[in-house]
Amino acid sequence: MPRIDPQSTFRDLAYAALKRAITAMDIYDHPEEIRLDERALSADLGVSRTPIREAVTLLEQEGFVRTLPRRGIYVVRKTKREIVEIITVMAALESMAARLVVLNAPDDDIAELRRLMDAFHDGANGQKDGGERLEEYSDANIAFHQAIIRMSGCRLLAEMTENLFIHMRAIRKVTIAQDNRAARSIVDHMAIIEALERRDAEAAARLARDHTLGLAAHVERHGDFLDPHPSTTRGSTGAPEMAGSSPAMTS
Amino acid sequence: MPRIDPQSTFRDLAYAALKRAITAMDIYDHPEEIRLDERALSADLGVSRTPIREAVTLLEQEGFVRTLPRRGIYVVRKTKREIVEIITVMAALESMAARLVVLNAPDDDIAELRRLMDAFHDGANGQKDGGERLEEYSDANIAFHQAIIRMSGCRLLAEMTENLFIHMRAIRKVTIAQDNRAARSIVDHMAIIEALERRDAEAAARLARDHTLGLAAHVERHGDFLDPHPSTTRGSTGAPEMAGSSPAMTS
DNA sequence: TGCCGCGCTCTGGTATACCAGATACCATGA
DNA sequence: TCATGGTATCTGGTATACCAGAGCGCGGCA
Repeated sequence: MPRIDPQSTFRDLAYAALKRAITAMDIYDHPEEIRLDERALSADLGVSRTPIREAVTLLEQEGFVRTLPRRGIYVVRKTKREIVEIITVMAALESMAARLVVLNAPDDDIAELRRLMDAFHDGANGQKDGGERLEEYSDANIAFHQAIIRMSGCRLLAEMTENLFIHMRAIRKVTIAQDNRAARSIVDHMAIIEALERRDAEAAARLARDHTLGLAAHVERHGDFLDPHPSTTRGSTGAPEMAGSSPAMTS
Repeated sequence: MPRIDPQSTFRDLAYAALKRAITAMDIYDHPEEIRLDERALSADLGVSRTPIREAVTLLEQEGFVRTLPRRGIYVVRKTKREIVEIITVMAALESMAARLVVLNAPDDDIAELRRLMDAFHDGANGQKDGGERLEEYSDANIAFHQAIIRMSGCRLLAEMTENLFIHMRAIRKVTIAQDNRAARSIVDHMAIIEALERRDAEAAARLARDHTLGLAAHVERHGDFLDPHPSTTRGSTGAPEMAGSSPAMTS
């Protein structure tokens, strides 16, 4: 018997639905503030406000949303600085993941990784136009990074990068087309794979780290468009002060 | 004017109270399962169940608590494996923090760090008994690690390590007395400080990483006591299956 | 005609009532 | 005496009603 599990609370359903919606909407194209309404969501999803509220509470803690008491719930648009920090943390975690892959992953998995990249190479050569190739590469790129995390065998690493990936994906679309980053990225990935195959932990860790830090530096230089355009929102009324980050920051 | 902030919702109060309580209780001494009751908490804190539930929802997402529908809310005791993973992730983040300190922190901050360690040295030499010194060192140790995170200037790093520190602190008490780890730890810390002072990013990153990975290896070898004792809970009735970790783990 | 102030309404925060599944206990019969 | 099943009760999940602060608009007054 497959042991059915009743893990499907309305709260989790609402959480999944909202997160999917937020992930899908390209926040960084959307100029104006995106606001959520508890009662509207409640009506749309056909459940009461209670599970909606708990789902929103979770999303807020994850930093996808910010709720201002008696004002509204707003989808958060990360600032350039925050995105650079996200990528930096990502670099730290991926570096450790690469190290763990060297130490723990079987050769088969690493070989699979190379196959992943080669498959993309073969499939994407020539016959497609630039935009389509880049779109496809963006996915392959994320897949590569996620594969390394998964192969590390460290669940916590997977868990902690899960939300970071969502933000990475959102901005990857806009960064990948710039500055010939796709081509550079492939070179870096290949170098990482080679280090993994050589079972060179230090090299793999360093290459993985520097590869992602390269993206961080790129965003640092060319990501000014991420910070709020003063033009789109009228005057200074745009976003109500997004001063504090999501959690308490009590340190 | 100090800009009074109405950020004090009952939810946040309840969250803070519960987190403080969980942090305070030494989970790994407490043999039996610790269970929370929404209605009891509601009565104790003098608020309704709603904010309690939202606070519990947050704690669950952070992995401090696990709620089984219609069964109860249980304080989570991390397994050895999970703790090793926590320390591993910690190593990754601290390594990056050390790197950022080299690149960004002013000399004054780094000097402050050395003063922190020296002060402990001077204060703790000789006149105190072992237990007291270890207790004191445990705090100084955490302070050192937190200082590096803070000096990195990366808010996200501080945010992501905040909860990890709570778990680290909980088990540090039991690991620090073993195997002369305190003395070794001081040596490592000094080496890290020297690398920071030399502005040697690679060395600082590597030393910080390996220092914390050393703790991970130590727990891996000697941390079997962390996994549930079959003796304390009668038979197999102890904890209802803690199979999945807190978040969805959808990767 | 323009500015000020009162109040309506909208929104998130909180309290509470009710639902259903899980458990434990007890009565019953083999 | 012990297995069994039914029921009381306890617990988290959900729905809903109410509260108070923030915004906004309308009307009166200068």
